[in-house]
Amino acid sequence: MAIKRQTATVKLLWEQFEESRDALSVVYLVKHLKVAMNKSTVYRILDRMEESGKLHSFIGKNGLKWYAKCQDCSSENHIDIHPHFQCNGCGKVECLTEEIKIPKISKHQIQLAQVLLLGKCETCLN
Amino acid sequence: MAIKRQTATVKLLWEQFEESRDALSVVYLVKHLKVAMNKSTVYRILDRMEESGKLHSFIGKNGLKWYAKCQDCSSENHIDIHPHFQCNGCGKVECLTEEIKIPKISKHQIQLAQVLLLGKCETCLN
DNA sequence: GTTTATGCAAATTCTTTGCAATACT
DNA sequence: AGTATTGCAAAGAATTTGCATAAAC
Repeated sequence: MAIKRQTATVKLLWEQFEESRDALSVVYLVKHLKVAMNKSTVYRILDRMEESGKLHSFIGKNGLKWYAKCQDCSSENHIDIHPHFQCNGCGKVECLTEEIKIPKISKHQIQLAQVLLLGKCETCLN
Repeated sequence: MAIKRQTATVKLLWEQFEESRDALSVVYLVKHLKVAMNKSTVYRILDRMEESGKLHSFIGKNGLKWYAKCQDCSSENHIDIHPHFQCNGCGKVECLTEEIKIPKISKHQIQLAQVLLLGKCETCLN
């Protein structure tokens, strides 16, 4: 179900995504939010924001789910072909803007492509 | 730790990967093997095969971990830039041979790229 | 005979669900 | 008032770990 009511928790969570270009996980959010928030609630709100087309999600390196603000996506047409970067050192996840070309795969009908680049971020390189 | 002893379980598991081009998950293996096998054992053997450079792993659509036989990888230099395909219908995962071009990302040092294509396989299309 | 590998049970981690209480509009 | 949303506790699912036993070399 999509977002229908602007509750305090919905507003607070949305601010987190507006404030950073990084992707955020439920685990990160419940740990770092100033206001204590129930984890089930966070799971449900992020799901609804995704359904509403305000966030997109993807799976990071240890199977953890990450959400990020959609920059250039409309709710009908998600452009999820931009790559995501995750640092092998600190685990931080970032949306990149570079375009990825997906080759035509003969036998299958492709609906979505997820590209995850793993490496070291600037901070962890030093 | 890498594989050191050729036990019966190690041989049986390796056969599974030799017999199919598809990627396999622990969940799938413990459910479908003819011989009952402890799941912790399977987790540990697949980990060791990966360390030995015989398998590579990646995360599928629901955060589930998949393993597949390395075709053109050497143990020092994994070519994991080939895409993986997962069917949104039946969940089946396949290694594709098409090459993917990864764009240069200015600020980060990229060590590995994972490309997951989601769609419908031939069977599930009909 | 040493060392690696296995099986079992329990613990961890992430995510989902049921249901009664609460807050929007 | 009526319905969406929340909190809590419990359930699920995948993966990891500790430890005693068994199997490989």
